[in-house]
Amino acid sequence: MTNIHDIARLSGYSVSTVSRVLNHHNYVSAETRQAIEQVVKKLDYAPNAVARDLSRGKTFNVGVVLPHADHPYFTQLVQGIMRAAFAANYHVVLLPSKWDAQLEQKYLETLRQHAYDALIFTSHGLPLATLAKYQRYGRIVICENPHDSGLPATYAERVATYRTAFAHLKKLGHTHIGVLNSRDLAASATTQATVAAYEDVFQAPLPAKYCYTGVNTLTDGQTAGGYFVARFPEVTAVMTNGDDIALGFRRAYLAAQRPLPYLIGQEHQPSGEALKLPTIDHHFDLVGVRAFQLAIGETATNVAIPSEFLLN
Amino acid sequence: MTNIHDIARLSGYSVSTVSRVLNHHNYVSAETRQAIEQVVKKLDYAPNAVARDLSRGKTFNVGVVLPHADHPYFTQLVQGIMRAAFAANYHVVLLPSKWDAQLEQKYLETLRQHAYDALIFTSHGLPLATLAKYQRYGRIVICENPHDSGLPATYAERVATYRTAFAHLKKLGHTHIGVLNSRDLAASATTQATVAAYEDVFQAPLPAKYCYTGVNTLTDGQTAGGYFVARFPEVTAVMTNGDDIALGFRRAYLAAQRPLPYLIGQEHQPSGEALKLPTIDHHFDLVGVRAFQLAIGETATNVAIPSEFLLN
DNA sequence: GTGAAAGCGCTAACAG
DNA sequence: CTGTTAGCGCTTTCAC
Repeated sequence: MTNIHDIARLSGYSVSTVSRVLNHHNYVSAETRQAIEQVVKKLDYAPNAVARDLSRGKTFNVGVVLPHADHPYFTQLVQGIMRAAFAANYHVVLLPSKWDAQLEQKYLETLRQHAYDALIFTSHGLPLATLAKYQRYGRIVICENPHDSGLPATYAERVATYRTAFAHLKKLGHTHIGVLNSRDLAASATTQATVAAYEDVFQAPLPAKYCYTGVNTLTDGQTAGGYFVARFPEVTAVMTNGDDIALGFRRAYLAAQRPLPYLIGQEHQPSGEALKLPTIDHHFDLVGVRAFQLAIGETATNVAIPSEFLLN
Repeated sequence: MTNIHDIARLSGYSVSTVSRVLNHHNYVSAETRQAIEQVVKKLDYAPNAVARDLSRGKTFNVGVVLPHADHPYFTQLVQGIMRAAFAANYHVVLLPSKWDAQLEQKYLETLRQHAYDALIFTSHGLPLATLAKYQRYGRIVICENPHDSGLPATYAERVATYRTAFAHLKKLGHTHIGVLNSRDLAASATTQATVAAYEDVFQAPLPAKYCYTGVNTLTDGQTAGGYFVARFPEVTAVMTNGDDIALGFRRAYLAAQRPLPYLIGQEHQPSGEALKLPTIDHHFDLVGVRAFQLAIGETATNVAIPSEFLLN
């Protein structure tokens, strides 16, 4: 492995001068530069990125913690993060978590070890308070309402849009409504937002049995559909947590040859359009862009991105 | 910033002993270990990951070059890569390229600078010969047939399945068939595979006007649909390069109130199921897994993953 | 303009 | 079982 000292020795100049021409720093005489560049080329030399990072005390890496990569929430978010990171010459490292607290803790530790300049949690299993503690080791951004955690955050402004959606259902005369979510009420801010919006609109608690969680994929949606079709014929509308998921949900009703409930999707996916489902577009790519900006920026301002309810 | 020397000094032991404790290496007496761990805890010390990488001459990072993140080919591939990388304790760094040769060159240079242990090209703008040259700086894996480039590769075995699909169209009596692809015939191995399969089955060249390229998104599909609906009423079937894209294509015909051609999708997406479209599942996640294994493995064996034609 | 030297923080061969 | 020491390869301050 050839290094900067070799270049220095062979060119007859010092390492610092070599470093300067490598980094286009300060003034270096034209001939010195040429001589050095010649040796660089001859030895096929390339500076070592890790050594550089070490010396500079900065990696230009941001870690993105994500539960799984196959949900549109995450792909859209990652997309936005990548776009912004690219523009700022940062690199994006994907950190799969499955909401596993131990894993998340491990990622926090790697931040502490300066493997990344910042960490973005697209979602999290660990309590916010725990994340907050690690802020002293590097910037940590979350993608949900930070409440009083003090963490920098961007997130889709969900409640208002959920209200619009539920109001739509109410206007259509639906009174028994199912709700599908990814995680338990206790664990998930999104689930909480959905339920809160429901209760705002209907001025009544959402029956627990209508609040079905653990749904992440199309297949999960189908399972959920099986649950509802077998148990709750009175449910005439369902707020699903994804167009693809709504598609799965629908499958179960088709299989059972029962009339379809009125379905609302989310994420504005092609499958939703195909079925002409009303949906919610949360503009997660934008959330991603802002999340990244918070990750490297100085400002700690929180940003809520408005989402929209769409009748396909 | 507290470092390993501080720990050594304060604990009264040497850096190497501290290092051993930190890495659970060799034998260290229980009391020594305890004493050191105490100091570590007291100073809230964490070893620096970059320094460690430098010292070890290895980063455990693999870079994944991808044209864009919003196509199922790439999301599925990345998914597989992540799964395998996670299992092997590697990190995945996403490198957006848009098939830009200069950018790709830059990524090759970063490999040369030892920023990554390996690079996976999910697709590429640069000629394979150029990629091949950089192999001396680290492992480079491609996700298409390597032909005589000598590059390690995994890829979906497309031609056979495309043949099956075209044979299906032939059996249905279609004679004028459109084909949608992402990139030019000259640039893309996938496009070449599609055309080759067509010609195998129909024993005739695919008319150039029926070979439409530049299609990556649903919206592109719609544009393509507009092109075909306005120009080629004789086309009764179209081989699209994605279920979502087929959906976009379909839009144009619906808007024009013209009878829909028979559409074949790809990637086995929910939208395809919603429309009951025949589709091709290339099992890209598996391709991703194997690509990663090639990236860190010793074997240079190429692996073709069979794909399947599905009648939804 | 250029160079010497002190870091950056850790690992591992070697010696005891 | 523990310590010494020589790297890993680059950046940057401070002199001249």
